[in-house]
Parts: sequence; structure tokens; C-alpha cells
Amino acid sequence: MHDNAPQHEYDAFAKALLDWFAAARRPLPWREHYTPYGVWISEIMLQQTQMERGVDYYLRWMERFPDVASVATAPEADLLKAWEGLGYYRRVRNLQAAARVIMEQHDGIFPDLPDAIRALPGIGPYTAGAIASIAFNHDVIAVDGNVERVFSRVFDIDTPVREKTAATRIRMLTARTLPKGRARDFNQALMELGALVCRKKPDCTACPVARFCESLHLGIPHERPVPGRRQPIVPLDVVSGVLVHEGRIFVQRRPDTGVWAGFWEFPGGRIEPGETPEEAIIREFREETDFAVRPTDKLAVIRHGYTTYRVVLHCYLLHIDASSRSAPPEHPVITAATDHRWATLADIDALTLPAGHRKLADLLAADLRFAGL
DNA sequence: GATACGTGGAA
DNA sequence: TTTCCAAGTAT
Repeated sequence: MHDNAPQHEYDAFAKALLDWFAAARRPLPWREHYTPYGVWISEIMLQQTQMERGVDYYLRWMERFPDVASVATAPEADLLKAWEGLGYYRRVRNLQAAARVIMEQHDGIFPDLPDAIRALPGIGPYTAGAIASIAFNHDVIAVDGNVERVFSRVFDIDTPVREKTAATRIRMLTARTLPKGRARDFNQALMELGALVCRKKPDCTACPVARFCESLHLGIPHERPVPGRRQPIVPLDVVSGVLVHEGRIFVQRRPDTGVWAGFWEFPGGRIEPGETPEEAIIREFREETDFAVRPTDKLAVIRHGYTTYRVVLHCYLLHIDASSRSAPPEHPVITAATDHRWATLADIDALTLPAGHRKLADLLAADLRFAGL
């Protein structure tokens, strides 16, 4: 298709897409009946998150927090725990902030006007459009990564879709294609097509709108969308220490800003150039707690990534080094945290940990050496 | 516009 | 194993 195609061409595209969606739509829990609260939670949860992972979290969340009021009044730690493992934890805090705005400024009723939805914390242009259309069937677009991919192929857009010219064009094309009164199904159909058919490796033989697709006609759908500049991945070697003293494990709470804000963790940090992991963990504990520690065992090497880092996490079992001056166990000198605890494994299970540290905690729980803890 | 912000699945 | 990236937002 071309931008200057006649309107009936756009309409035919929309009809083919809607007919396909009616048959191919996946039965997802938030599609059983469209409630504003359910659509909101699902949309926030699925931001930059794969569908399969989202479903389990969604069902547990709805069980635990069935409405806006329950989110507004819940302890933040409970919300965070329910979100543990999903990533982008700022979403949780924004969720609660938005819930409180809805309770206080909208009488507890989820707003239906696009501008009012957009004004809520954590809701940007995509999510505002998604809620306004999917929950309320308002005639507004919802352009996410799927829609950008689909349209970059259908209209053979040869510049990166995130750059302004292409982004503006895609939104104009989406608005022109959207059939009045059908935004709920149309927006979901476009995303569903991107998720099931027009994927990174497109399955054009199964595509209901193949006859409209310019890049397919040119034989280059796999060359669309044109990738933008990507951030380099930074490899990082990190140490983490499980300090055991009198049957308890030392954990600390991260600051309220930055990555994993407010999360609990085993102390540690980056291995500096020229440093062994053992030297690094001793230094980190001295810096962060003023404890003198002695590594007694290497527990694991855990690989995980976060945002633009690829981390190798070297994990050590530690004890207080009686031969060195150390802060007393009950009075660490906390410099990198807002709180600390001498915890049992059951305590740790109930805290919220970053994924890498949660893996370490799970290893401890399965290790007979820690059976009494 | 660039960057911070997580995680695990897929290839 | 490494790389890419999935229903983005805030700053």
C-alpha cells in the first residue's frame, strides 16, 4: 500500500484485518470482558514484556488486587512483591500513584477520556490509546512496537521507525486506517497480527493483509523495520556475598532511587580492574557495612542481564573475619543501603529481590548446608 | 533525541 | 553462547 491509496483501500485493509482477528484472537484473561481496571493492569504489565509471562502475573495480581481501591491502599511492598521478576519496577509505583489519583480526583471511577487517561502516572501515548480503545472503544489509535513493525512493512518504510518522520507517518496511517466504532478490535488486531504473523521473522504465507503489503511485493519484508541505533551491551563482573552469622544471613535494602529502588539484596558490587573476586567482596563489605569478612566458599556464578548490562555475578559464602577489626554484627555501618536485616531463608523468601539475587536465594534454599537457616 | 529502567525467551 | 528484543514511560 501507498500513503496516497484511496480510502476504500484503507477500509479494505481494516476489514481483512478485523475478519482475521475475529477468528485468530487468542483467548486472554483480560479479553473475557473488557473492564477498565483489567485492561489497565494488563497494558502496564505487558509493557516491554512477553505475553506468556504476563498472563500468570496478571491472574495472580487480579486475585490479590481486584480493583483500583485495593491498589491505592495496598502497602507498596506488597505490590512490589507481586511484581517481582517482571522488571521495570517503576511501573508498580506509578500504578499505585495512578490508583490514588483515580480514587481522589475521579471518585474511584476509571476516567474514560483519552486526555484524562494520559494524565495518569505511568501512562504514555500508547497505553492511553490502548485503554481508551480497548476498555471504552473510543476511536483513538494505540501504536506500539507491533503496529510500528506491521506498518513499516505494509507501507515499506525505509527509515528507522523510532525516528520522528517515520513515527509521525505511522501514526497518521494508523489513524486513517482505523474504522470508526471498531477501535477496540482494530487496535488489538493490529497488535495480534504483529505478535502472531508479522513477527521479527514474518510468516507472510499466513498473513491476512499480504495483498496490501508493499515490502512483500518488493520481496523485502524481512528488511523492515529498519533498525535504529542500539545501545552497546556492557559486560560487567560483579561479586555478591552471603554473610552468615549465628544462623542468619545479612541482607540490605537498596536506596529509593535508581535501579531496583527499595529492593533487598546481598551486598556486593563491581570487580575493579586488577582485583580478584575475593578481594572485591572483602572490599565491598568493608565499604558498604564496615564488616570484615572472609570468603569461605564460592557458591555460584550467575549470569543475568539488566537494561544494557550483561552481568556475571560471582557469589561467595562469607563469615565474619575474627582476625580483623570489624563493625559489630548488630551495628553495621550502612553506606549503600537504607535498611538491613539478619534474615532467615524464610524471611528472604518474603522480601523482594532483583532476579539475580533471587536466583542466589533459591540456590541457598536448595543447599543442605543452609538447611537450618 | 538520548538515556535509564529488567527480564527471560527465541534464534 | 551471544544477540536481539517484547503490548513503553519518564526525564
